[in-house]
Amino acid sequence: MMISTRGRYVLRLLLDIAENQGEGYVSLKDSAERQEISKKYLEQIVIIPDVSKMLVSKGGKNGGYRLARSADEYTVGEVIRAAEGSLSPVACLEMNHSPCPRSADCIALPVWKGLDDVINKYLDGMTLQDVLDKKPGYDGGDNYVI
Amino acid sequence: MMISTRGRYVLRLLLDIAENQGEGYVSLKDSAERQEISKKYLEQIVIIPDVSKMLVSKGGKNGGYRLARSADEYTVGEVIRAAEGSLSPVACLEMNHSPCPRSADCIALPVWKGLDDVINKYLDGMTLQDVLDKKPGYDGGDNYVI
DNA sequence: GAATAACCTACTAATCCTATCGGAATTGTA
DNA sequence: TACAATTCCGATAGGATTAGTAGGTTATTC
Repeated sequence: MMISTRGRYVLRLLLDIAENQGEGYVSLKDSAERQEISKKYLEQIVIIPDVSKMLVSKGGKNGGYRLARSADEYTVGEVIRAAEGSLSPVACLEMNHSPCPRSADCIALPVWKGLDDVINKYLDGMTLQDVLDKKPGYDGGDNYVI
Repeated sequence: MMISTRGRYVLRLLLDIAENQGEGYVSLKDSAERQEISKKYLEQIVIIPDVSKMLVSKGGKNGGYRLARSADEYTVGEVIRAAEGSLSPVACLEMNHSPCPRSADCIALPVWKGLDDVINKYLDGMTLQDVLDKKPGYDGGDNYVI
């Protein structure tokens, strides 16, 4: 499993904020209740640096979060990457991974590179707005019909 | 990261066996040396039930493993699934996972289903023989050229 | 019968996941 | 000014998983 609760929750959170922000802010308390996610855990996810950059926060009464940009300016891929750090399906493709000495003649490596490519193309090919609009195509095109 | 060393090693092992079996058997000792993987760890991977079904073993001198079928009869997807148990990118799509009560109105679910579909289509669209032949297309088509 | 190899059981250090807990700082309202 | 709601921050923790290591037993073959 590549995408943990951090990635799943952050996507649901941002979609929830997008749906509910209107002209104001959405509190984690409200989002947590609607999405049935621990508010305390969401607090922890939201302060991940790359995640917090995608949001504008405001403390105090009527405070909360809203999207820094509009929903069609975030791809699903960038949202999940922000929370997870990496979407690589294998360790040897991760940024921080020490370069594998066998990579030059590793016969399996192109398989992983291709997989990585397919995953990123899929997730970066859809925006938050597409998901909110339930645009077809974001599940491969066959299963979901508007 | 979705595919751990179990999945990565088992793919390399089966490719190594396919390349070296000829008319005989390939010992784990030889594979482990060629692939620079701990033999003891490979022993443990090879006894995973679904993995061992893909191989024929023979003890004693000149013993080892060979593929139960020919290399073009195994998709990469089925090999990795055998070692990993599941290729689901998220927990809520896994077989053994208790059904999520929110699945009916989870706005994110189609995203995961589509991702799962894309991943499985890619990995099941290529056989061990394709990888040995370095057929193009198994990395998305753009990066690898024969 | 000696060597080779698969087979089996147990253990472990490190890391990650999925939170929980308690409080401090900030902001708007009565 | 007091209060309530909210973000912000740091610590802790049980459980699972990962990636092996270690040591021994059994079966087969030359």
